Amino acid sequence: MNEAIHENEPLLICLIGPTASGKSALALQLARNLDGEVVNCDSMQMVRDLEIGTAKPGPDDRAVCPHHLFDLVSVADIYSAGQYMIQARKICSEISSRGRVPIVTGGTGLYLRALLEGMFEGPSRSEEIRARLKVISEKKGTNFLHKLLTDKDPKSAEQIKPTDEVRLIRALEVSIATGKPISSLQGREEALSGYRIIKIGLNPERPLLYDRINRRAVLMFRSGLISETRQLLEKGYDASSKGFDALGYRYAIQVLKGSMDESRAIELTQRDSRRYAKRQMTWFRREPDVNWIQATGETEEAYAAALEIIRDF
RNA sequence: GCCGGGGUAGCUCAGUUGGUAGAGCAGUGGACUGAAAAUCCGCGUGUCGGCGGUUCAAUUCCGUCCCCCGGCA
Repeated sequence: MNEAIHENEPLLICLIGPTASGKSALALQLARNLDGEVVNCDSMQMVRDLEIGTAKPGPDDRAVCPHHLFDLVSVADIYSAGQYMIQARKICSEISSRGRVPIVTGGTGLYLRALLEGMFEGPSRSEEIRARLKVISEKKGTNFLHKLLTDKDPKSAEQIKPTDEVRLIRALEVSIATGKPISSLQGREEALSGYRIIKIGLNPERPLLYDRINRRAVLMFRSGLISETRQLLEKGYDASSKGFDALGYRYAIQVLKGSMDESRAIELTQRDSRRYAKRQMTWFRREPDVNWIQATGETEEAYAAALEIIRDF
């Protein structure tokens, strides 16, 4: 690769880390200092009307610099990594062409991969096919789906556990829609190019992170998560809507129905968030070329470390 | 003080008619290609409250002491 050309490429910063590690705070600091604009990479902060439970940046934060890819879909919508790839690439390119720096911030590892590494050429989800597969799964079990897949695509059947319904359905869906095994389509993804990509990861000590998660959950309930949820239900959103998968909302719904008390809801939200943070780290540990900072994002220490990483790049 | 119930994994508890023990939860490691805050898979040695006794063998039986929870005084 030619060094001179490389130097001319625009900067793209990715800020990753588990939930409650302080990504948004650090993103703002960097945006201020670098003429940056925040690009959301969090599947749940893309959902409109989900504010408290998703720890979404508020009006004050958004006044600091432009924020993109927030509030794109409704609670009832189903979004996808493929759509994210297209929208995020477009936004990043627009930001760069304005001479500013995209700061991709968020905890959804799959979306980041979609943006950076691309997706395979394949069909997007088909509700009809999936409905059919769902019926089969309910009638005959996921083991049967796995048998079907072994037939059509032995290679991916080997990689997908017979209990993993989500992935079995996707693989079968692709094979039904295209007549080709999903494994034959994968491996030719088009990675994002034309940027100098800097990945910065926040990884505070686990006990500290868990403490922050626990406190934040209490705060979310105190500051109105339940009434936010009630308003959404009153607007007519079904309790089974996809958006309510955001941590905390399912328990808030139970509190509203009277089938759970608030302290239990807080406890379970804390637990789920801790487990989520752990899963996020499992994913991000495999992410190549991440510059890790062992601190939370709003600290002076993290900010200084991030600036140094960017300067030394 | 007396009468019950109990002390076993970080927590809640099961169990061994005597052969040194296992569930759930918590925790932890991992997988992940258009639902991803989703979905899925691994991982269980701990003076079985202390000390004595009986026994080839005690967490289990006996004695004693300590602690917790009820009830009665």
